Amino acid sequence: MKALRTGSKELIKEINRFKVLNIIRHQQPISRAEISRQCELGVSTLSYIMDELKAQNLIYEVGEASSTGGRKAKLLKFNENHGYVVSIKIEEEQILTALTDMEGGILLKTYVAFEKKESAERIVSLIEKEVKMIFSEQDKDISHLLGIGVLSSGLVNRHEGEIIRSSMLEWENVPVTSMIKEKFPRVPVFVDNNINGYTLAELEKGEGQKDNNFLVVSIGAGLGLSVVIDRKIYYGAVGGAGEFGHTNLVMGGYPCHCGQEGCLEMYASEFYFENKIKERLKEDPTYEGEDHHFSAVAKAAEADDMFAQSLMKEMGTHLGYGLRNLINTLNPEKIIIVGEGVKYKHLFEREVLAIANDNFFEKVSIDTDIVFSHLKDDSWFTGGALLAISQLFQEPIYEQMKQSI
Amino acid sequence: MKALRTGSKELIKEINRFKVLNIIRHQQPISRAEISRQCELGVSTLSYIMDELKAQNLIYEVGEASSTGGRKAKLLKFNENHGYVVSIKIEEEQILTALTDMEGGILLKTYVAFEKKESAERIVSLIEKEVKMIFSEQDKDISHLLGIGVLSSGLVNRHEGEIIRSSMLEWENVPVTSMIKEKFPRVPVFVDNNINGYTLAELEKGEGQKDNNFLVVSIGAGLGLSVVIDRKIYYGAVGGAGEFGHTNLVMGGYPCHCGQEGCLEMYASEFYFENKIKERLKEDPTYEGEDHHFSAVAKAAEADDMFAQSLMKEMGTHLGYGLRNLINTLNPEKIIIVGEGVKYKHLFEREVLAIANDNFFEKVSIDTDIVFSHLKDDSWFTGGALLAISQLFQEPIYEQMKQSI
DNA sequence: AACTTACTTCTTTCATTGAATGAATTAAGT
DNA sequence: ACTTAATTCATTCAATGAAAGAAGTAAGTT
Repeated sequence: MKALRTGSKELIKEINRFKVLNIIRHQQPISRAEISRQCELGVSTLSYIMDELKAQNLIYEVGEASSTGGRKAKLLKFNENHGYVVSIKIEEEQILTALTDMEGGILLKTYVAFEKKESAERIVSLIEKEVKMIFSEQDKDISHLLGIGVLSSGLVNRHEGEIIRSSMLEWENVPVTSMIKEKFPRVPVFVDNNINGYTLAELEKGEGQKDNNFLVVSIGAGLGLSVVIDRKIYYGAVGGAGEFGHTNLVMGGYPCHCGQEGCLEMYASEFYFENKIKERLKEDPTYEGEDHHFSAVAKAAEADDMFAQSLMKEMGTHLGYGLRNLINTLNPEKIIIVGEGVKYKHLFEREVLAIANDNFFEKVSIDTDIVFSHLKDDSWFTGGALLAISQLFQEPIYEQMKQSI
Repeated sequence: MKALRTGSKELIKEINRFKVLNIIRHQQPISRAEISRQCELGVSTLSYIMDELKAQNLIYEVGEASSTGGRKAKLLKFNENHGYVVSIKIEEEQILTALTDMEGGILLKTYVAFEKKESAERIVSLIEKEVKMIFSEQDKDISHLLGIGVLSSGLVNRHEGEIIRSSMLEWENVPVTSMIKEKFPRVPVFVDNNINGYTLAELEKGEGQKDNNFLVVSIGAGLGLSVVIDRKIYYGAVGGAGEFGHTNLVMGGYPCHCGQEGCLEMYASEFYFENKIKERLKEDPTYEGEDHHFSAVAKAAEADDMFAQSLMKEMGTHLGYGLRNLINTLNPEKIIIVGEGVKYKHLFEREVLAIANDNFFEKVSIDTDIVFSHLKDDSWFTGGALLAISQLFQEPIYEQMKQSI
């Protein structure tokens, strides 16, 4: 367990620098006086802190606020161009890369394709090339690269920076962080799985801006879960948030690719369509089968295909049970639904809510918000960048690797 | 959300005092030099800190360690008699009270009976009388009472100090903390539900001493869950850890007292015995029925009653599914099973483990320990006391009510 | 309209505080 | 002679708060 750091002058200095910086980052533009009201620091102290932050190019002054009865306040802004962050998403056959500023604003997007099931070494060297190319082509100084955030599917141990297992990539126990760090020795590298990355985007720019305890559930080809506690993402024993998709929904139900039976993922994702279509093909000689992908089933449902409509609705009901169990187990304030399925929410939203809202806490008048994400597809990049950014600006109160900005 | 405190000289002082005190509490007896090695504090600083802690009667010196090649070290101990804590457990028809020292060591136990469904006011006044009586009878100074920990069943908001709902007591939204505080104005009061209290005992004295992330599941009349993350108990939106017993096991299964259907609690606790016995009474005219309590069913099973044996085993299987879902969702390092059912574990242990160990993480070679508690019944008292003690000695890094010791 | 006076708000300056620190010292052993 | 433990003391440095300075508003006076 990470122990608290011992108190010292450096500690209070760092705490206060980061605290002020985070207030500026989240409430810019803002004056010294306003900051002083929010945190218990005298304006005098703030003047010194500002001088330092300005000298480090982390903030700058922009004009003045209109007077509120006295001298006008000078406004401070976070310098989002203080450095760059690279956000990387490893998919099945391509690497998506984005260059962002220090606020997660996307400056540039690229991708490289690769053959399925490439080795980790090869992928890392592709990443290296890609990142170096971006900096040279854009004529930017790579020494201003302050962090790299990597998102991947599968089971990821973010503390160790390892991909424990990704069936998509067929990787096991790959120390991605250290492999990338070898190529960029001075740059802090962070790895996490997709859904946790997306969750960071929800935290900073989406539905989670005002909530401290919530869950993010992704629906699409599979089922993902991210747990946010006190505005921090929860990691279990090995770092994975958990494998909610592989909780049991039906005792002795459809066999799952994970080796268990009756997993929720078999009933509340694309797999359900696949399972049911197979089943019907066996039973119904007149049935010709159809594409089991979300988009195809949704299209059929929209075209009044009764079978597709029932698939969607049943999937929604199952998801509802999954969400209800999450609510009853963890009592979150809110659940945010994200992923490909969100596009087709009109086909199953009612069913999800009917079951999920009928939970234990609702019976004692405690409502749990269930909402669908409003973020755009770009948010994967934002999330990857925030993976690095949020760590870089974290108040360093725990003993650990110190990372200088 | 609780914000981090702003750095100041007082903060570093408090952090270090508590850090040192907690090292002594957990590793006593210990020398200054050894503490210096463990936390990043110079021995000189420690000398000053020790003087202060000694002056406050929080620690004392006891003899010397044997030499390790030089001057012998003076050993320091935590003064567990520095004050008293009262631990209270509210049950259906009685209040159990214990007086403990500052280590949670039980000095005295008492109980008062009351009529079922008493009002909260009446119970609180009973508590007041009881506590004052203990101090006067034992001839102890009540000003040395440093904390009160209260455990109750039901949904408890520990942050607000409220019992949101207890069906056992038929209470709703009772602000227990403030009600007790009125009677003992200077004493910090903490409320939580039973299982979280027990979990504290496991953390400090039981199976959780070396684990940072684990779950505690209680089985008995009902089903309880407590989630420990980074050695802290997790609280959801309203403060309750969650209502794991009311997650769905069987779609459209037995109706539950909570209003839902097919809740795990109906299948993996005494309720299952009750349900099955009722069912058999209807179906089987020769069957005479039996007591559905854990002890009775266990006794019958031990006397080779096949039906009772199957009840136990099936209950175990269901519990296994519940645990498997918890493992897959939260990926804990360990699950500790506590409660009345532990006494009869030989009747269902195999079934629980067979299902629970067949989880997602086990398939990628990540084992989850499943153990049965070894603590004694007394541990409720220890837990209640630790509720207060652990808060009193927490490093005060978050903005909040300051509580002086 | 120009000027004065009183008041507010924001920022900077500077001497003071106090907790940690590290070097030196003392103490007590092998 | 060498180790290890504990204490003492001058030093350091981040925060602090009082005071001064800067720059505005509001209202009355000339």
